[in-house]
Amino acid sequence: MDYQFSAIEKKWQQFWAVHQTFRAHDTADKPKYYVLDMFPYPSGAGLHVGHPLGYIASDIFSRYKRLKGFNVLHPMGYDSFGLPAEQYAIQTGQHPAITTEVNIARYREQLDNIGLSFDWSREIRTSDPAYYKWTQWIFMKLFNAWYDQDADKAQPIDSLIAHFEHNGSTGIHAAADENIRTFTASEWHTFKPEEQRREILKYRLAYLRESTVNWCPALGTVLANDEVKDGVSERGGYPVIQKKMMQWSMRITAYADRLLKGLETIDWPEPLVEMQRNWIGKSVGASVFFDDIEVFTTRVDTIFGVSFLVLAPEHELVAKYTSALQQAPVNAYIEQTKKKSELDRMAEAKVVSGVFTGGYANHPLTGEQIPVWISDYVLAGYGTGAVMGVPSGDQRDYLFAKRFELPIIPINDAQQLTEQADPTKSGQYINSAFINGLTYEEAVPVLLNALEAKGLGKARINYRMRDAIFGRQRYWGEPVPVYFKDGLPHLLDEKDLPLLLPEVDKYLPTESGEPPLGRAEGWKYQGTYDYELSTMPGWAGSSWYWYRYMDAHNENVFASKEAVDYWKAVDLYIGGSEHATGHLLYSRFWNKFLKDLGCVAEEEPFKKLINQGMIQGRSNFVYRVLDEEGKGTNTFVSYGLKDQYKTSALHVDVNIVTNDTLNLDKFRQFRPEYENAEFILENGRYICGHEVEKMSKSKFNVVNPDDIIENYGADTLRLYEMFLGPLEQSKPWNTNGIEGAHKFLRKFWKLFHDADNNFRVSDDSPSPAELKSLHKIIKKVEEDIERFSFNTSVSSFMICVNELTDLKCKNRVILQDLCIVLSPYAPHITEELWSLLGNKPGSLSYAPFPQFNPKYLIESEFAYPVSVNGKMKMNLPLSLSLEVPDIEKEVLANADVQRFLDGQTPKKVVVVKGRIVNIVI
RNA sequence: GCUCGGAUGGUGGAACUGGUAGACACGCAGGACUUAAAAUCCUGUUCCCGUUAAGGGAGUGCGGGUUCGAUUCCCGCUCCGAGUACCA
Repeated sequence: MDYQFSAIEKKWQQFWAVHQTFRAHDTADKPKYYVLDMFPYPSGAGLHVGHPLGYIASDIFSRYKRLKGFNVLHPMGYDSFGLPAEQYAIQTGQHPAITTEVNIARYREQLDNIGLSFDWSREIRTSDPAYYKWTQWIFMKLFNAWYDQDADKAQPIDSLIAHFEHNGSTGIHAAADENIRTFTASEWHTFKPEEQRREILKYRLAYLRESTVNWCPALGTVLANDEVKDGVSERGGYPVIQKKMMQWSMRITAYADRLLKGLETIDWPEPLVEMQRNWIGKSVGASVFFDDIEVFTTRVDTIFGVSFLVLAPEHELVAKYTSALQQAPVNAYIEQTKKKSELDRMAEAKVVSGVFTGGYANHPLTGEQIPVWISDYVLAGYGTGAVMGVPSGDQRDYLFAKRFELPIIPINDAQQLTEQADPTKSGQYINSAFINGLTYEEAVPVLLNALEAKGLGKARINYRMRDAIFGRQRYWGEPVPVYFKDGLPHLLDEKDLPLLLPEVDKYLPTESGEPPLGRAEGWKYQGTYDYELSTMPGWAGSSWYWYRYMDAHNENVFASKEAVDYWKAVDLYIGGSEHATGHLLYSRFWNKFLKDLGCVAEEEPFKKLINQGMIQGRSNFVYRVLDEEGKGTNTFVSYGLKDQYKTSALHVDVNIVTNDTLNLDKFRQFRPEYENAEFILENGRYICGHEVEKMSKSKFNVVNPDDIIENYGADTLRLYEMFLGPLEQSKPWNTNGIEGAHKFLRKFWKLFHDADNNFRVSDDSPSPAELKSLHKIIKKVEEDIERFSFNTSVSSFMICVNELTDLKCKNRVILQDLCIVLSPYAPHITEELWSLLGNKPGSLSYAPFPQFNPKYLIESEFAYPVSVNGKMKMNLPLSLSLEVPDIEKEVLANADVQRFLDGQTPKKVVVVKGRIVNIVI
C-alpha cells in the first residue's frame, strides 16, 4: 500500500484537535471573515452523504480564506430542540435531553471524520440552558418593546408608557393590534393597573393574541401547517379542527417594510430573495368603506365599476347583511365552505360559487345601493376579508358577474371586454363621474382626496405576511419566561434566567388538554403564580445563534459589544433553500430588532448566502421473475434481459451494488429468503436497474459518509462531493465515479515518492513547463473558489497532476506550492506531504497562498482554429506577435486552407487575434 | 395559474465577457503485466456514412431569428424540478 489514507487522516484530525489549529481569536490584526453553516438538528438517523455537501464547501472556503490571510470564524453547533426527540420520548419515556446527547455525539463523530476545520471551542446547543437563557432574554426584550413608526424602529416599552402618562395615546404611531384605544393622559391615569397592562400588551412586539390553530383532539396538541395533510394529522391520520387559542405572537409585520428593503442590500440567490418578497407580499392600494364594510383594493381607480361586494363567508358582518329570506342559503353556503376548506381546497377547476346575502351597502361616492354577496374566493385572512366587485377590471369578478348575471360596467375607454375582464390602466375613464376623462395617474389622487374628505377611505399598504405565532404546546423547547397574575402576563426578573425546563412524568398533554409543562409538579412562580405552559417554537433558538458563536461562553451578555463589533455579521452563509421563508426571515427580523436595541452592529445578519443543492438518492433495483400466476419466484433476471420475462422490480441496498453490478454473495446474505436465489446473468454479471429518488432508508439508497471514508478516505469524499457538480444544483448521489477522485489522490501522492514509495523530491530549479502548470492551477483555484465553482477546481487539479506526472516533476518548489493550493480540498494528505517536505507540522493551515504570476503563462504561439463559414476545419499554429493583416495573409497562403477554398475567393475573412479565424465564402 | 430554476455523449458534468462543443471523471471496448484474478498501466470511446484509413455529414430539448460565428443573445413552444396558490 502506498497512500495510507486511514492512518494519515486520523493522525492529522488528532493533531488539529490537540493543537486547536482552527481556533479563531477575537483579534483585529488580520481582516476578519465569518463563514457559517446552517447548524443541524441532530436526528437519530445520523448524517448521510447529502448532509456534508454544504459543510465541505464552506470548509474549503474557510481554509482558503485562512491561506489568504484572513482571521476566519468557522463555528458549528446544534439546533437541538425539536419534535423527533419529543416524539421518541413519548414512545419510549426516554428524556429528550438524553436522546439528544446521544445523537449529538454521533453527529460529532461523523463530522470529525470529514476533517472539517470548525472551531469547536465555540460549540453551542440551543437546548443548553446556558444558551436558551439568552433566547429567553431576547424574548423579554421583545416583550418590553414597541414599534415606533415615526422613528421606524423598536423602542423600549417604558417610552410608550411615559408618552401615555404625559400625552395619552395621541401622537403615537405604532405597529399594534387593531383594537387599540384612544385616550388622554388624564384618562390613562384613571385606568386600573390591569387595564393599563392590557392596553400596553397590544403594542408589545411579543404579545398574546387569540389565534386560530390546527388543533388535533386525538393527539391533544396543536399541529404546524405542514403536519396537517388533507385535513388530518400526518402522524396517525386523526381529524384536525380549527380552534381559537390565546397564543404568543411576534409582531414581525412591524418590520415588513424593512425586511423588504433589506433584500436589496444583500447578496442572496435571486429565487430566494423573490420567495421572501412574495412571502411579505406588499401591495399598495386603498381601503374604502361601503357603509361599515371595509374593502381593500389595489385599484381604487375602478371604484365606479363596482356592481357588487363580496364578503368572505367567515366575515363577521355576514350575519348583519343577511336578510331573513336569504338566511337558509347563506347558512348552507357557509357550511359547505367549511367542509370544502378542510377537504379539497386544491380543487383544480375552480367553479365560481357564491350566495347573495339579501343585503345592500352604499357606494361611498355615488351613494348607490350595492348588493352584498358572500363567496369563498374571498379569503377571510387577507386584506379586510371583503372586496369590491369590479367585473370589467378583474377576471375573478368578471366570472362572478357572468355566473350570477350582475352588471359589467366598462370604466376605461381602452378596455377590451369581449370574453374577459381587462385590467388596463392605459386609457381615460368613462362612466366614472368626476374622474371621467382623467388618466390613471391623475385619477388616483383625486379619488383618494374625495374619499378621505368623506372619511370613507384612505391610501393603505397591505401585507400578506402575518404575525408569527410563537407558542407551541410541546415539551422539548425553551420555556417562555412569563408568569400570569390576574390573567395578565408578567416577565420574570432577568436574574432568574434561565427558566429551566421542568421535569415531567410524561411528554403528553394533561387530561384537561394543557401542554406537557402542565404536568410539572409544583412548577409555579414564587410558588404561587402559573407559568406560561407553552414553549417556544423551533425557530426561536436559531434566530440569533450566529451571535453566540462570537462569544460563546459569556455569562453576562449574549455576546459582548467588542465581539459583535469585531465579527459584525456573517460574511458567507451556506445552507438549504428550504429555510427561505422560515429561519431566514425570522433571523432577519430578530437581527433588526437587536440592531434597534443597539445590541448588534449590522442591519442584515447574512451578507452573502449560498444554497447548496439537495443530494437525492439513486436507488438500485433487482428484477424478480414472476410465474404464470404472477407470483414471485426465487429467480432474478439482469436488467438487460428483464423484458423477456414477467418481473417485478425490488429495491436492493445500493451498498451491495458496485457500478450497477450486483454482488451476488452479499445479495444472498441480504435477506434470508434470498439465500438460495438464482440469477439470470448477462455477460456473466447481474446488472441492476436504477432510478433517482429521495434518499431514504425504505428505498435502500442511503449512503453513509463513514462507509465512504472507511473505503476511500475523507479527502476522497471531500473531493468527490465537490466533483459531483455545481454546489447549488440538486443532483443524485452516485458512488460510481468515486474511484476517479481516489485515483487522483494516489497520483498526487506518487509525485512525492519513488517507485518503492520512498519520499523523494528534487531541489532543481523548476522548468518552464512545470511553472506553467503550477501557475495555471493557482489562478484557476483562486477564480473558482471566489465564485463557488468547486467542481471545476477539482477537474483542474486532476489536469495539473496529470501534467506534472507526464513531466516527471519531482520539484520541491512546485510540489510545495501545489500542496498549499490543494489543501483546502484535501487537507489531510497535503498536511502529511507538507510535513514530509520538512515544514513545521500543522503550519499548512496558515501558510500563505502562492502568488499567481502571469509571466509563466505567456505563450509565443497559438494554434488558430480556422473555420470556413463558421465550421471549424483545421488548426494553424502562428506566432502571437503577428497582427491581424499578417495573420490573414499567413492563413490564406496556407496550402490546406487553399484546398478548403477550392479556388474560390473569400467574401470576407474575420480574424480575432489570439482567438479565431473565420473565412466566409 | 403565477414566479424562479433547468434540459449538452451510455453517466456526472466542462465550455467564465458570443470565438476549436463534449475538458475532467465514471462506464464500456481492446491491449500490456499475471498461471489466473484484483490492482496498475496503455489505446480508443458524441452520433451517422466510409471494410480499416483518409475523408465527409449531423449535432447542445423543439421551431424560428440576430451574427462572419450561438450551448451562450432575442422571440415562440415542449418537458422536468422547486416555490406559491382564488392576495382583491
